[in-house]
Amino acid sequence: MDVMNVLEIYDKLRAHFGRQYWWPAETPFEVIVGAILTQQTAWKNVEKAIINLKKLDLMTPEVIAASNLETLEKAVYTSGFYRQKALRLKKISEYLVKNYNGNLSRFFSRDTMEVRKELLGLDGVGFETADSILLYAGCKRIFVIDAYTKRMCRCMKPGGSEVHDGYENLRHFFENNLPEDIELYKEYHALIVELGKNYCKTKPDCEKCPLRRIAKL
DNA sequence: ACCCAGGTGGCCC
DNA sequence: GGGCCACATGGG
Repeated sequence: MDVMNVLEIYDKLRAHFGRQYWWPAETPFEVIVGAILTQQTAWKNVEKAIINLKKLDLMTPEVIAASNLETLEKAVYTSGFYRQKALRLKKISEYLVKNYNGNLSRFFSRDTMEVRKELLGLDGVGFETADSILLYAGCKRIFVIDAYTKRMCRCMKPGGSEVHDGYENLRHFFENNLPEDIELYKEYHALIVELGKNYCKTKPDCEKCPLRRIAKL
């Protein structure tokens, strides 16, 4: 099989799955909330939690920072890990209020890597969550790597067989081999997740991985 | 009765 | 730097 590059894989996925319209959120802060809640959790369960939060008017840093922890826990209950997640949302909200007056535009309007470092310092924010927030809430040109992306790369070996491992290596690989197009970054990550949801329940055995079939369409 | 889901942090070596 | 484990609900 010919070596496929990352852009070719994108085109195949885009043609197969169509447009994904990520991230479904009304505000940048809602992206942050969703990014925490969706960790190791199906989005369907997160949606319920987000509806609860909105019903309680708990969708700004100010109100979450000032809210009662038990109320928050009940609201996000369906998203799993609800105690951790409630606490983390509260701590992140307090941080944003304290340092940026709850103003997300102010938070994002600095050097991207500076913002990234700051995000990574927050409890409950690792690489993937930080980068999702940068891309989808801050509109920064950062490629998000998740478990599906790693699996896809093991399978398809984009760019040849120099296998890419480790989060930062993989991120740089994608960023160095794609057009500098933020909308494409958003769509690509969404498509990879869609691919994983629909076709990659199997173990990552490369030879018979369904990913290959999609890619050849 | 399992397995997985749009991960992270703490601990161990 | 990698390999485990807890965190927890909901759907297949």
